[in-house]
Amino acid sequence: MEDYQDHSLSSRVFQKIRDDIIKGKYQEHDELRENTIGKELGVSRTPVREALRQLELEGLVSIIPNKGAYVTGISAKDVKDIYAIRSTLEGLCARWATENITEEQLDKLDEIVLLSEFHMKKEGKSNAEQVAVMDGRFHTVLYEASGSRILSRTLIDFHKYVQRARKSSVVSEERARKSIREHKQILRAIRDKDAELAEQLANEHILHVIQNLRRQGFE
Amino acid sequence: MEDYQDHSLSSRVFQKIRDDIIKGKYQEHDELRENTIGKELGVSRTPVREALRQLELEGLVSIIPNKGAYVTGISAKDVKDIYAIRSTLEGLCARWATENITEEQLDKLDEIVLLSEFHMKKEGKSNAEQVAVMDGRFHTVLYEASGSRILSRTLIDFHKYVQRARKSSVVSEERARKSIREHKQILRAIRDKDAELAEQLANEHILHVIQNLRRQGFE
DNA sequence: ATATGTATAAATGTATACAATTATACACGG
DNA sequence: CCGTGTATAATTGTATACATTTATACATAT
Repeated sequence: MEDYQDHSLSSRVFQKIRDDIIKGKYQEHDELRENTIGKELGVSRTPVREALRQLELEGLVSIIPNKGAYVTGISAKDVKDIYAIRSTLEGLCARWATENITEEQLDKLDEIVLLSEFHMKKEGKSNAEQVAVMDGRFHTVLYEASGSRILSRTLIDFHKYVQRARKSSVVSEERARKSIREHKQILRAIRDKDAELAEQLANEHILHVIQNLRRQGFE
Repeated sequence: MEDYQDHSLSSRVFQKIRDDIIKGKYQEHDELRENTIGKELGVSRTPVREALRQLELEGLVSIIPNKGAYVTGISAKDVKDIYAIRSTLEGLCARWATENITEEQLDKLDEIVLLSEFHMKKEGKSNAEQVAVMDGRFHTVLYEASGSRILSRTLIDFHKYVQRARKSSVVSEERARKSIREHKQILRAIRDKDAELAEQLANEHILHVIQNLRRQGFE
């Protein structure tokens, strides 16, 4: 089963199905049969069942008792809603991060910004992918730095959820460049211990992402 | 197994364990053994396992592979964080609800407010309980009315999460009275299609709850 | 031709059996 | 007395078997 080598069989199956949904192998309303998937991955039904049950609580799969497990659709509205929610919570997160961030975390953020700019310059085809990865990491570190496992978990969940739809959304080079600049501004505000500004910038950052989505007719 | 008569064995076990955690039968760091619980409820390990896995994603249980399932603690800080998050999201919810609410939902809210006041007057011992239930219902209807399954799910999750801690927090009669008044104000703003006001009132409503928690030395 | 009913197949739900991992008890050597 | 090592028990992880529910196919009746 490729390189899903961590943890138990169940969690490997979980990740595998998850990826297959995100990558589009399984699409909305597809039925996920325990036996079929089990045979495909060379495991019994048990770990597959557990994986499906967990995917349900993640919102990726919807289980109808005694019938089956189906891939849940994620609508454009869902994505829009998530960004609207994030546009308030990212600010809260930045504010808290300002109060709780450690030196190591600040360094890590510096490093991520640096790498982002590096990948940006390369202009390659996969650079967009790399920049997106860096964007994800930047926010993840910020989530951790908030010192709130509740807020962190919430925002990470949203991120995972949106990831599925994001494959269809192309980020323009201009937007990517601005995004990195915004990250730098947020980071600066946090360094300066200006919680108010950090909050405002982080919220605006997400609003800009929304505008970018709109620009591509995403709603 | 009492009255958990819906759905499958798994979901009944899920709800049962969930209640037992909320009611305090299982406490923080308690180990939940599959065999023990299974025998207690007269079912095999399989449904118990599934229940535990789902409880993990709900955040009530933490599973360490090959070791066991443990009741997750919910700290005072967690509760504080949730209210801080809610104090931004409830506003967003009220705003959206203003735009999407149906007549039936408005009626339902009227009814809930009415019942709240009824229970309030009774002054009984269980009235506090009833008022709390009504509070929960009021917010739940508002969540639905937002027309966003994402926001709704998020807020409901928070509510469930906090529920555990709330059993320890006593709501003063004065606060309960004010809370109902605030509900009425929010409802009025929504009826008047004043989204801005509804948002502000809903956010303040949660801030008042936080103040009330502080007053009882909750942090 | 459509609808209904029944038999069969296939899927999920649950229980049990076995494997792998971890905890516990106790002996032994320092 | 303390630490280490090993045997045993207990617990979780996975596979399989059985039960129940749902889907499919086909025959029959209207």
